[in-house]
Amino acid sequence: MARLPLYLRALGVLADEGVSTVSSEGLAAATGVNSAKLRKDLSHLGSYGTRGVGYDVDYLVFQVSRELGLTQDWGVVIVGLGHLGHALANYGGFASRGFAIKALVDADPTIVGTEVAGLTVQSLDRLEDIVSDLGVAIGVVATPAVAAQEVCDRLVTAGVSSILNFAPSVLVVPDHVEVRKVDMSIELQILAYHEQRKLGSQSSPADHVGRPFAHLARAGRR
Amino acid sequence: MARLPLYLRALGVLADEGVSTVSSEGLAAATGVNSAKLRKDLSHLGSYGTRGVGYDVDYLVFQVSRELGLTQDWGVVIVGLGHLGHALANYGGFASRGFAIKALVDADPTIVGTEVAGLTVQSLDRLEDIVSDLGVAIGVVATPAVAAQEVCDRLVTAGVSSILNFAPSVLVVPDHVEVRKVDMSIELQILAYHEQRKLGSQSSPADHVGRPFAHLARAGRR
DNA sequence: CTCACTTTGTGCTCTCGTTCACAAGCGCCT
DNA sequence: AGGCGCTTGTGAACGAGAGCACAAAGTGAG
Repeated sequence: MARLPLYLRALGVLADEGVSTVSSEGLAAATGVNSAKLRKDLSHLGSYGTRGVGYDVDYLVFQVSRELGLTQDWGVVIVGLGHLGHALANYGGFASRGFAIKALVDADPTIVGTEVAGLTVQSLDRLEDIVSDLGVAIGVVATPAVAAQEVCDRLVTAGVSSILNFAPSVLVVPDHVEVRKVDMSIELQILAYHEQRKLGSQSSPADHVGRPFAHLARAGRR
Repeated sequence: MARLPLYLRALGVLADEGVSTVSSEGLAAATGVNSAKLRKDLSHLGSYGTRGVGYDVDYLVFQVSRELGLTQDWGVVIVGLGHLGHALANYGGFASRGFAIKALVDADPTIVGTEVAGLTVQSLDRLEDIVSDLGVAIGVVATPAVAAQEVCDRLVTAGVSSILNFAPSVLVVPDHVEVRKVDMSIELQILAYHEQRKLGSQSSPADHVGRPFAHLARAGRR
């Protein structure tokens, strides 16, 4: 389930606070999830709760981590070291969850050779060697959209079986490869949509002339 | 619908290629969506297709943009200019979609006053003034987790009604405020989950001793 | 030991979104 | 002008997920 990482994060906070036991109600409140849904999620990993008491925090952290596959380390390679790649390389949330950034790769010769977050950026030419030599299972694509598919193909060919895509493009991959995408622009547009719906009841607010589509108002068929 | 931005992006690419007409099948292929689902999505905005022909690309771009509220500009403020905030401020995908980054804000005095992506970073103290003076509707939270809720509260109080949260924490907001979250660590964990399921059929691969939960293997109740 | 209280685990219902399949509509070719 | 092939729009079946509500199970006090 996609909610397990959320639970794990909340459990980590509770553990840091020294809480040893938590009820489904309490954990649900901390994660913004319905308590019945949470219990059902947890019951899918086994019966790890105690009726009348709740869940042991440390034990549940272990079980959820095991289910998610975080009890082993996963090698990660980041391709593309623009601003976003930099941010990802420096993000501490990866290492603390069992993800080891093994290599950084970029196509730009002026970036190759520089040091980022303690690693030397390597050339895109060596991508295949890096993946196979370091046993990397997960590839992070933080390139411009035009390069994303090619980088993705090469990662897959080299043996990577999971890809996290930050480029605004749809990646096509073989069935055995998992892709997840993060697109900040899409999230913002969804917010704009809801924002507009809120304003929708009011009179249409100052329709900007000069916006790119003004000329298409009704005819516009080529 | 949350898929409209995806369609819009694909339509933009088609328009750039000079394609004037596209079928639901074609657009579905470009976005990785079922064609019936796509047609149903588009039919919710009205009958903008022509049977036997397809959809006029430019006209559909306009209609989708209007539905999403992208025919007007939205003011955005980014709070927190660590690596991620930098990346967001420099990301071109925002401005091209009608999102105008109006201000950058940080709490760190050593960052305040520096220039990022053509804007001068301002002090967190001035957050309320900035939001009301510049008419900002959308706030982006790119702070550490501990600061996220407080920043969020202040944004809401100042009048922001949509929040995009990059911090790894659950934000609680009043009902009229929309929150969307982006958590890269969670995405990676989901990949790890699937990765493990693939390996699951094989014999358990070298269970690392020394991982933080090894001691909890079975007893571990406090 | 028993009883009252708490909290888990789960059967059932209901709602929402997805998908199939096809009728209606449009353009092109003859 | 008429028919043929293509594509949209949508009714209907299907399936997955969410939430309610309750039985089962454990704790602790008397």
